Amino acid sequence: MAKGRPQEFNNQVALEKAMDLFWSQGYEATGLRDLLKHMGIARQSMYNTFGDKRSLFLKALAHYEKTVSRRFLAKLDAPGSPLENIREILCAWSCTETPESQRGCFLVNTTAEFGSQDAEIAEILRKHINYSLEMFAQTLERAKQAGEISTGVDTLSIARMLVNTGNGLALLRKIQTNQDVLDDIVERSLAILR
Amino acid sequence: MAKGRPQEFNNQVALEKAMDLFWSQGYEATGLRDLLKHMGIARQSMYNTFGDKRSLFLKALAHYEKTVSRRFLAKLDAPGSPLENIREILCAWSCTETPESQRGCFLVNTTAEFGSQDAEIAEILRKHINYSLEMFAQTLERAKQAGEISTGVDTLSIARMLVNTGNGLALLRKIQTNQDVLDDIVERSLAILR
DNA sequence: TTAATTATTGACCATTTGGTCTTTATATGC
DNA sequence: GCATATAAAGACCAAATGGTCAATAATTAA
Repeated sequence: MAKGRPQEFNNQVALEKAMDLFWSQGYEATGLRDLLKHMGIARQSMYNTFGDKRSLFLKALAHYEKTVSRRFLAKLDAPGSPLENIREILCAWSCTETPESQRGCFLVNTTAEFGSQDAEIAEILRKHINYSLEMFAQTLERAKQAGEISTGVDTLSIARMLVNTGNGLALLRKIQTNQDVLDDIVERSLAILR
Repeated sequence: MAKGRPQEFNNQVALEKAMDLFWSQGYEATGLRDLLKHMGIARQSMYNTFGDKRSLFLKALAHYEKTVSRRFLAKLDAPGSPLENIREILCAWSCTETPESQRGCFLVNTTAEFGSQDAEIAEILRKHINYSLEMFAQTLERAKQAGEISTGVDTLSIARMLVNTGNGLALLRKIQTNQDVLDDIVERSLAILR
């Protein structure tokens, strides 16, 4: 059994609260006091459990990558039409309906805020891009086998283009609330597969 | 003649220095002391001339939009092949050669940092997107007339796609240093016009 | 020369920043 | 009970933040 006073909060729940705020506001704009209030824990508890502000951010970003973003991309593996799965992912990225959509994608926001300045942050960003590319490329391969797209298609190349389009959508969604414009970009991007 | 002690610095030069720093670091990460040191002016001079930090940022962003970004898009109007002009713009956006490329596009970075939170900032961002769309659409129209692309092409729709691709490239360039990957995205995006 | 006006300089300010330290509370093992 | 160990709570801290103020310098109009 664990000795000492038991921890009163759940690590993952607290981390997700932190993720929410960093996602909405970015690293620099988020103060420690705001953060702790939203996490519902005391200052010392944060330092005991997560290290410091930067470590917390790193863990929040990694958590987003693993749960929110990867879990989302898993839809590509859903049974049924691979091409339709790709369309659904792109449509979700272009969706402005939810008020949530205003905050965009945490990974995209962080790319803009940090770029390659912080090595550990940049590694998470690069790994995720590579993961996204693989997922898209694999899905396109399955679309080939299913006869949905021509066998002549360069899947890696198309994957790059679609992921880049997705990143653009995650950005554009933050200031462009006209759903039609975003949908048009999705359709136009998918049109190259026909 | 102007009364009082003459100003010792040039407004535009100082503004451009401020623009440089905001462009590289973003709004929140840039402190007033850093800013003033880079601008080479005293604190009070900044407050006299530009208002406050936010006003200075607004002016720096507007200056970037007007000079850097619009001047760059003007290349679309260059004599010669409209399609080739478009390719040159996209290639420049995807260029990782200069060390400068690490800071990406000031407008894209600001979209990620502020989104629609600040009405005045958002207006600059939206206006510039619309300007870019118009420029691309017009250039595509000229490409049509020159017989470079099919007359059936929906120029506005393609313009949206290409601008979105450009935004994606400005982001990706901050963490992806492999030039081939970015070039591939450019070629793949242009391929839809063939 | 003097008054008026504007710019520069840097001291100054309250507030906020990320981070530490001390105290108290709550658990386990003996 | 008592020693030990860990967590929680909040006082505390130096440094940095954006912003103001007062003193001085440089110019023009009279």
